[in-house]
Parts: sequence; C-alpha cells; structure tokens
Amino acid sequence: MPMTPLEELRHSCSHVLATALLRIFPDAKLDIGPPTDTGFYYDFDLEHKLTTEDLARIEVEMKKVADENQPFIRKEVPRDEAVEIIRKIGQERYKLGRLEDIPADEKISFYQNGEFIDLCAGTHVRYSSKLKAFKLLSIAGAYHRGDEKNKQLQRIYGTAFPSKEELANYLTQLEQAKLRDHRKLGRDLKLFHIDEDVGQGLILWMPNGAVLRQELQNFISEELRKQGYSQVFTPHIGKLELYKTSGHFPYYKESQFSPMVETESLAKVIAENCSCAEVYARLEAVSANLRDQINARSGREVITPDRVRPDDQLLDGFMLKPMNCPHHIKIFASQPHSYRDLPVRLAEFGTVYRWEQSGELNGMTRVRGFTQDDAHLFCTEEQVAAELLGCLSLVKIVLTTLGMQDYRVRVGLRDPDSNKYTGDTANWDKAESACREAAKTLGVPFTEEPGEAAFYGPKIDFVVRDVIGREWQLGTVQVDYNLPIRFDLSYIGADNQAHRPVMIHRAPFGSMERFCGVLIEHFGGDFPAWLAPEQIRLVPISDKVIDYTRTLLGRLKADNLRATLDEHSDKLGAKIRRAELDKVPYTLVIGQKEAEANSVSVRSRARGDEGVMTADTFVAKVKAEVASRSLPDKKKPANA
RNA sequence: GCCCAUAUAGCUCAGUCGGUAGAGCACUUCCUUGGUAAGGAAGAGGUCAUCGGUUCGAUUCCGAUUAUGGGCUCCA
Repeated sequence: MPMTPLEELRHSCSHVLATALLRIFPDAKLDIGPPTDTGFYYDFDLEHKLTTEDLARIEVEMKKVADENQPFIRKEVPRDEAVEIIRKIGQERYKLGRLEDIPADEKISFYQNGEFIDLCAGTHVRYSSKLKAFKLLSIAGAYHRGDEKNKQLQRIYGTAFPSKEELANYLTQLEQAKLRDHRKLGRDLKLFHIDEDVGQGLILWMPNGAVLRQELQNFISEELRKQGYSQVFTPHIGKLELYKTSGHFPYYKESQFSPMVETESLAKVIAENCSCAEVYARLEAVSANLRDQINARSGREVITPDRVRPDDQLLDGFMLKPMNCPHHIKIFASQPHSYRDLPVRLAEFGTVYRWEQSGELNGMTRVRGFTQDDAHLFCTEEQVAAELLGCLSLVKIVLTTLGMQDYRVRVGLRDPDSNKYTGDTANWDKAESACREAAKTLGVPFTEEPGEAAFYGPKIDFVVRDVIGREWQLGTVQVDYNLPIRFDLSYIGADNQAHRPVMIHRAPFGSMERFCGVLIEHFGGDFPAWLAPEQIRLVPISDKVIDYTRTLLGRLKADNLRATLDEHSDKLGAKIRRAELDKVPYTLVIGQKEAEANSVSVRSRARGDEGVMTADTFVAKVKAEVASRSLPDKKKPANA
C-alpha cells in the first residue's frame, strides 16, 4: 500500500529520528515508527529517561542527517536473511517480533539511509535532504503493541511538512487551539470549576456555565415536547439488585463507584469477621430466585451458579447510577401498557457517575459525574424504524442549530463471527437494517462498522470533529433488545397477547459536560446571543448618565435579557476592552446623547460599531436574535 | 491504572546556589467624567500544593501523597 507523499515524508522523518537517536543513544532498542494524521512518532526502549534537552539534541542531529542527503534505499530480502540483518544491527528485542507479523506470502523489505537500516514496508522519500521542515514535539510513554500488559516504551512525537511555512502554520494553529481550550476559557469566562476537595472529574458549574447548560436544556426540552416525549425525574442511586438485574453490576464494576452498603448489613458482616474478599463476594452474589428469573427470561445461562448465595448471605446496598436506563424501565414497567400507548418516550437530564481511570480524566470532556440528555423509547418492533428517524432528526437539529457541521456518522453493527450478542438473528437483522436506512436519510457520509455494536443492539454514533481536528463522540442512538428481556417488559398487542417492546436509548448531546466542553472550543467562547451567559454589557461614559443606564438595565432584565452594568470609573476604551475580553455579544455605549434620546449606541462583538438606535429597536432586535437561536457572524480578527 | 513533566497571589509568571518572597493583570479606595480594545495614584492580597526526611534553619535538597498537563491503556 503506497503512502501519500505527506505520509512518506513523515515516515522518512521517523527513520531520520531513529538514525539520530541511535547516534546519541546507541543502546536504544527500536520498536516502530509510523506516520500519523498530524505527524510521526518512533517507539523505543531506552534505559535513559529522555528530557526536553535530549529532544533538542536529537533534533539537531536529525538536521545533520537531513543535510547529509542520505538516499533511502529499499532492499528486499528472504526471511532468514532478514533475521540475520536484525541480529547484526542488534535490534532483536522488538524487530524480530515485528518480522514475525509479516505474513509468509508478503515481501520483506528493509530501508537503509546512511548507517541506519530498518525493517520497513516503506515507502520513503528518495533523499533525506527532502526533509526540510520537521519538529520534535513531545516525549510520551506508550505500551509495546498498545497492550498495557507489555513493557511501556518511550515515544517521541514529531511533525513534518513539505515546507517551513506549512510547519509554522501548523504550530501557530496549535497555539491558537490552546487559546480556545475549554479548560482555559472555562476559567477565564467563569463557566466551571473543578476543585480538588470535591474530587477529580467532578464539575462545579459556575453561574455563567449554568446559564449555558440551562439554555441548552431549554432548547432540547422544546424539541422533546414537539416530538412527544415525556419528562421524568429519577434519583441518583438505586439498589444493587437493580443493577444485577440489568447486568451492569458486577460486570462493569471496575468503572463504577464502589457500592454503598447499608449500615445494618455492614454491621452484620463486621460482626461475622468477614474478609474483604468475602464482603465483595456477598455484594456481587445474587439470590437463586433472581438467577432463575434472569436466566429464564434470557433463555440461556447468563448468571452462573457460582454467583448464587443463600439470601442471608447477600449483602445489600445502593449504587450511584452509572446509567439511567433501569430507572426509566421501572417507570415503564410500573403500569400495564397497550400497544396503543406506544411508543412511550421517557426523557430526563439524568446525572450518572462512572469511575473513569484517573489518567483519562480531562476538563469537561472526560469526567466522573455527568448529566446525559438521556431518553428511553419503548416501542413495538414495527415502530423502531420510525423512532430511529425521529432520534436522528433530533441530533441533526442540535448539530445544525449550533453550527457543528463537521461530523461523521458511525453505524455500529454486530460482528457476524461473534456470539456475544443477545437476541435472535431476525431481530438483529431488522434493527441493523433500520439503523442503516435511518443513517441514509441523514444525507451525510456514514460508515458501517461491524463489531462496534453494543452487546444488546446496533447503534448510530455522531462523531464531531472539533477545530483542531480531534474527534468527539457526542450524540448516540442505540437499539436494545436485551434490557426489555432482563426486566421482563411487555405490552399487550392488538391480539391481546403480551409482547416484548424494543428499547431505544438516545442522547443527542451525549453528556452536558462533554458537549459544553466541545461547544466552548467550537465557539472559542464566542457564544451566540441565545447561549451567552451575559448578552449585553451597559457601558456608561460618565456618572452623569448612570441613572438612565440603571433604568435601561432594569428594562433589559424585565425583557428577560441577560445584561450587566459596568460601573467602574475607567475610561470608555477600558470598558470596551473588558467587555470584549468577557466575550459579551453586545456592548451598549451610553453617553449624554443617548440618555437624552432614550437610545443606545450598539457595539456588536461580531460586527463592530453598529451605530445609534432607540432602546426599543435594540431590544426587539436582540430578542429576535435570541428567539431564533441565530449563530454569530464570523468574528473579525481581534486586535488585542 | 501506567510513563514523563509540572505545582510560588484570583490569573500569567519571576525568584531564593538553604536564612520564611516579587512583577504585570485582576481586586479595594481615592483622583480622573471620558465617545468604541488598557488614564493616574495608593492599598490589600501568599503556611511558596500536602505530609514526612536531611539541616541550627527548608518555599528551595530528598521521599511520599494529592492534583494538573502531554501521552499510553480504557470509555457499557
């Protein structure tokens, strides 16, 4: 498979990196060095812990290698000779394993540049002097073969471009991206805070952030009403047995907060001198009754006998909910349903808690407690296709309204070779084709990915690409045949028989936290007026007009607009600057002229000075803009 | 969880070769009353992340912990 010219360039850079590295650290044992979407890396095993100073040294050496204008020479060899070469250069540790990966019918090739030779399928640039614009960026740890059971190697990341200008542009772009990082903007704009004493991965929404979130919730809620959803509220915890029934406990226990054990039960196991292992075994155990029920409903042995304990040895407790489905299911199951009632669509901004590994937490985008804009639809099999369309249109409305047009759609299907999936084949075929057909209606490219389905059904994910090219899974729609069985859900059909409903799980935002994090970066903090925590900043030119300004402030608030008054005794320029830095969409400059004419001088953050208009005109304009949820115009380049 | 790095005022960062710290912005007060991105002055603000060790003495050196950042692994 030939590489693109850019990949070739970057791949050659990894070889030059390895060349330079071996000159400085001859002991390094090389693994692999492929190109990536944004650059290249090389993994290697080395006693010495690399520092940023080493990085600079290696980069200087790389420049030398480039200047030496070494040709990249391809050499195809038989397998036994390949082993010999690898032995000769002392790179047996990882390269022999990599050699074994090459299928017997494939050619084995090495590439040599100068004194460096590497097992490599290619391809490469002709001469190292082609590498004119590269930069080493960072040192990282990476497991050999991406498996955390293997040794962790050192990885050097770098990037390369055909020209110095393109490299400089890319580096500038990285700098720009840092400026819109939601963690920085979240602090600057007072949107959210994470406090060590509260706990990592737990978001404290500050007043400004709360406005953003509330507006998004209002927006979704409006759409949900239009689509016939019912709003529900459920608690943040549920009994362990609920999650044993759903199958989430203990199956996903490593990503859940520990259960809360009832005081009395705890006292009992303490009195019995139970070991920790025994306590946990009792938590995970189920009663014979529950086991029989679940196995009978599932039609196979999903809970094995070793998990069963006598009732008096079961340890009861509660769990912070890791998902909302069981609660919604219990609402559905609390009443008998006729086919005439379906679909039942239960929606909740439901907060869930998941024990994410500490190293993977990140600002708002990866957290331990988050609120899903969740809903569960209970419908007949015939209704699945239509309901899927409704869910997808909702996601599409969300993305369109917010101007997030750069996304792809992933249809997750079952892996035909695997038997981990529940439900019968006919249902799966129906659901998968419904997902596929639904995805087609979106009018955007989508990929079908076998093996990406959840074990309970196929799904459609929306993966949004952000300003610096990172991808985020936000909206998701999933079909579920599993939970209705495990909870023995039913409705009465036209034939007066009980039938099993199908569930659809869907969340157009995914989670409020992640979505807001991505949204902050998407807008760079420059929110459209309907989302801006502060929509209007009143800037009096002098104290003489303070009364008029205060009256105006009251009027704006009465009109349900979010406005504040800058009463600092700074000069106008300073106040304008402050409003700009606070990213307020509209700044109203008020002097004598305006006070006398009951008017305002409008400065739009997006469009600059818009001149004087009556207060009435301005209010009507902004209210219309907010009501229509318009996107802001492209901001003119900042001069600050 | 793993590898590496980092932690000094609300923010961005200096600094102390070991003798308890400084700037700019922000904040408070005063002067200034102005026309579209920084007017001036004064003041206040820090157990130098936490705990322990070495030392006459630790913010500085060492260790552990916690948190953060960049990766890896993971994400029902």
